[in-house]
Amino acid sequence: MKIDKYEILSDLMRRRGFAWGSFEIYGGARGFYDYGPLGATIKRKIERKIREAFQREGFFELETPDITPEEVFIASGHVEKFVDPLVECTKCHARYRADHLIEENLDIDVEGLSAEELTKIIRENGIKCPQCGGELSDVWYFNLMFETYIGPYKDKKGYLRPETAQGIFVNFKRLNAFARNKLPFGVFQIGKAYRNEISPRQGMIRLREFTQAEVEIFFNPKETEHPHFDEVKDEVVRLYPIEHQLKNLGMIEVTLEEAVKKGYVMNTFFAYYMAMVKRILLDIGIPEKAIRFRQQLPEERAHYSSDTWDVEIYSERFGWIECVGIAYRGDYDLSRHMKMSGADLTVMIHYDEPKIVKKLKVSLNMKRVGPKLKKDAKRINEKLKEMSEEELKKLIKSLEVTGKAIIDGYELEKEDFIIKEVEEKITGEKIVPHVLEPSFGIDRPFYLLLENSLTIDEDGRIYLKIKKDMAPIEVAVLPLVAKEPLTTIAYNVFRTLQKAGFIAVYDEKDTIGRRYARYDEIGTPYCVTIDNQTPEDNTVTIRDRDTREQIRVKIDELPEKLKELIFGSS
RNA sequence: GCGGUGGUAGUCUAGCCUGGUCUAGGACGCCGGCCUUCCAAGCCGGCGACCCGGGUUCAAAUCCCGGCCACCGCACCA
Repeated sequence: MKIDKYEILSDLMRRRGFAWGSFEIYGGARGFYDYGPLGATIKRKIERKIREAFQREGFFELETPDITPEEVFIASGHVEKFVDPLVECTKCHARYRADHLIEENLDIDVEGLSAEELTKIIRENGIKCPQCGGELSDVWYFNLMFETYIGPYKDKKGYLRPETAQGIFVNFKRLNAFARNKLPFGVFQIGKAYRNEISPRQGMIRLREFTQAEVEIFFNPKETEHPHFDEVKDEVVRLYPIEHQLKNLGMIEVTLEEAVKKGYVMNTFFAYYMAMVKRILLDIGIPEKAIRFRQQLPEERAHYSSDTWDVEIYSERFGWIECVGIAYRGDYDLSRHMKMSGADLTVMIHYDEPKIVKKLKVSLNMKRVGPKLKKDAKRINEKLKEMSEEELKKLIKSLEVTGKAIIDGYELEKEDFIIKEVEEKITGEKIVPHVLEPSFGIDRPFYLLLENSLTIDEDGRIYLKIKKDMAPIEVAVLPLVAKEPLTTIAYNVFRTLQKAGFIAVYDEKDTIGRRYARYDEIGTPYCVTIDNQTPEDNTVTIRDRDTREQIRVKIDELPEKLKELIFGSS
């Protein structure tokens, strides 16, 4: 019989203080999870690894509110697109996605249609409930965002953010100034996001409130070679491209260099961050064999993305689970916010050498036309300024041929204009940066780290073989028996380790074997045991969680030795 | 959301069908003590539960209804 790891793990998580369903004493609430003392520690360690990795890339951290005024999500497209059109059978009350139902029945694409239009199509084509043949209700849109109101008068609508990303986009102007107008630069935010999932399931895999670490990398779309790609080009990754999914060709293993050359991945800029994400997951302690990159099919991509690779982690229980999405968002978000807010979210790109271009400059000879046009003169002059090269040429031609031109109802003569050809020095252009977004879920990797770490020996020992530096208790200090002088010495050793920065515990209760088991179960990598020899020569033993082997070291050298064992490069 | 199954201390569970000696039993755990010199030993004492609400009944952990939560299947998963 196969042991159900999920059962053992969720029991362990509850019992030993890792994580459990929220609001237990009131019956619970679906889609919400609490992190206990050990779980919260691990979660913070995961966040820390991600934070430090991006800080090492020179990226900036940002923190913005969870509650967001609705304009932001109108601009981002979430109000319109982050929705599912639903219908309900009036007879058996089964619910369906209206768009899917229509697509199945009529084989037409109804993407982007309004609820009224979808309802009309259902009525006109007599689509009925596929279960019982009953009449269907009108279509309504269900938005997955939690709504709220800002202030006391319910006049200002807001939403709990469904992604942390928008907090970064709306701050682009300041961030760009902080980056001193130099692309590329990256900004990340670690925080909560909220989605009112229709049906959360599978433990912590689909939550209504969850933690994300989202990174927005702003770059010039003309510069898609990553300067440090060489550092990662030989990294082998497991890819599952769109074509391989459609034709059932299975996964491939290639170096990132090949992946770009063969066109699986769009460019080295994208590939570089794939490598980075993979390294972070490895650093967290996800086994390499449990990591793959799957390219999202066009129909599963979010509204803002034109290409997305999911980084999936394997779960014995749930199969491959999306844990990180690396999305190419193009200039979608910045352009939308520019339009909606009127802010200038462009970046000046300086050319290597200024370009000299000849340009026609046409303006009114104010001395002549001023008295004639009076206050309209200024307006017409502005109009000339906005004319394109082509329109100006047309105007000049008209003046040369007929001697006159009509602008805004005024007939003007050649002498009314000053026509000059000037040389203009153009030092650069304004562009809307493109965005590459690695977006980490934190809760899913947390669960998958535990699941992948849970180990059951042949002799039935159940322990958490979590990567040593990720353990929530890093070292347990144990007197072999609860007797003096061992207890006092042990307590002092424990206190020393705490002061040296370790997450340590002191424990004298129960037999030594039992205590070892207790700390193995929660993944404590080392137990330091104070035994009879300790009072004689000031040495203690360090027991390894995985091998159960012990080494003996001097107390003075203990902190250094443990640091090396737990955090040392291995 | 729909359908199925279930919900008893921190955990696993007995009891439920056939309502009443259930003051709800056990094991593990946890706390205190004794003992114990290296991998879940032993002894003594203690802690701790019928998911929530309503109904039926003289009497409900037990029967009925509703809710909540969990698991499975369907649907859903920007």
